[in-house]
Amino acid sequence: MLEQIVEPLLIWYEKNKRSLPWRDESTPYHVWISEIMLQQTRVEAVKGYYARFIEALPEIKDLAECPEERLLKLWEGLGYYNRVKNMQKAAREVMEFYDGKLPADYEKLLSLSGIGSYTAGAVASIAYGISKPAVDGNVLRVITRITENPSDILKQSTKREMEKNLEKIMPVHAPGAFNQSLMELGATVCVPNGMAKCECCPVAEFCMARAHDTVLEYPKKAAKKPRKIEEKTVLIIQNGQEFAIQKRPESGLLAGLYELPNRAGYLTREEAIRCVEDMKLMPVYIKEAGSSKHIFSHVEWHMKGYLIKVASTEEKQVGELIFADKKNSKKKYPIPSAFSAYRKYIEEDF
DNA sequence: AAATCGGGGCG
DNA sequence: CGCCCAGATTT
Repeated sequence: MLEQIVEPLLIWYEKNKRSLPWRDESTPYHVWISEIMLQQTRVEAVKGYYARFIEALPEIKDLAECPEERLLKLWEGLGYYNRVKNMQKAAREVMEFYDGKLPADYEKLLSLSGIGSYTAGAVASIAYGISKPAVDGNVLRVITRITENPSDILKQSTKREMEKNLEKIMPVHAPGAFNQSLMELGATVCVPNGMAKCECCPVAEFCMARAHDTVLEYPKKAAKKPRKIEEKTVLIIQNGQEFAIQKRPESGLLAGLYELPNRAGYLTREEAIRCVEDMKLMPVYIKEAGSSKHIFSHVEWHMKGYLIKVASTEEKQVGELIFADKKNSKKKYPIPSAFSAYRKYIEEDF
C-alpha cells in the first residue's frame, strides 16, 4: 500500500527540490557535515555555518586535526555542542580505521561517534546510494499522516518501526532521492502545526489523514514535562579594558565553552561584592546590569547581572578567572548566547 | 524508557 | 509563550 507513494514522490522531488549548499557536491564528507548540523536545527540556520565550516576544514583530515577551541568557535551559536565534539572523534576514527574515508557501509557508519540511525541512513543513501531509510521528524510526520498511524513519534520504538517499514519500500535505484523527497515534503508541504499544504501534495490521494480530514491530529506526541528554572547572578567583572571569563566544565551543559562568572541564586549587592572579594579581587564599584532569561530545551536560566569594577591588577589569570581583552576576546573565546544580554558590557563600544 | 543537550524562528 | 526543527547519547 504505502509503496504507492514512491514514484510520485521521486517525480515531485526532482522537480521541486530546493537548491541547498550541500546538494551541490554530495561528497560523503559534505553530506555528513550537513546532516550533523541539521540535527534538530533548521535549514536556514545551517546554511551560513556550513559554508564557513567547509571552507575552514575542507577535508576529514582537517577536522580530525583541528584544535578544539577553534572547532567550538566554528560551532558557536549552533547549539548541541556535543555534536561537533563527537564529529571530531568520528573523524579521528575514520583517519585511523578507514583510511580517511567514511565507510560505505551502514553498520560501520552507525558505529562512528555522533552517527545514529538517521545520519547513518542519510550518509549511506545520499552519498553512497545504499538502500537504507533516514527517518527524521519530517519523515515521522509525513508517514504517520499518510497512514493515520497513532503511535507516539517521540518514542524510539515508533522510529524503529518506521525504519523497518520504510526499508521494505525503498527504491534501490534512488534511495538518497527517496529519503530526501520525504524530508523535503515534510519541510515544505506536509509542515507541522496545522499548516499542511495538502493542495500541493504529490501524494495527497494516498493520504488517509487527508481523506478523513484528520491531518491536524497527526503526528501524535506525548505531552512534555515543564522545564526546570534556575536563578543565577552574573558577574561582569571589569579590570580596566579587560573583563573576566571562565571556562565551563568539560561535560554537561555548554561543556567546554566560556562564560561570565556567575553564582546560583539572586545575590544582593553585598553578597556580590563579597563574592568578588573571595576571588582575591578588590571591588571598587558596583552597578546592577539588568535581568535576562535564556531558555534551553529542558531548563531555563533566569539571570540578574552586576557590573563590578575592580582595583587594577596586572594578572591575566586569577584562580579560575581569565582576564580577556575587550578587543580580541570575541574572536578567541566561544561564549554561548545564553550570556548575550550581558555581551554589550564586555565588548569594545561599551 | 527517560533525561540530557542549544538556539532561533514563527504563529 | 509554546512548538518545532534533516537527533544522538547517557543514565
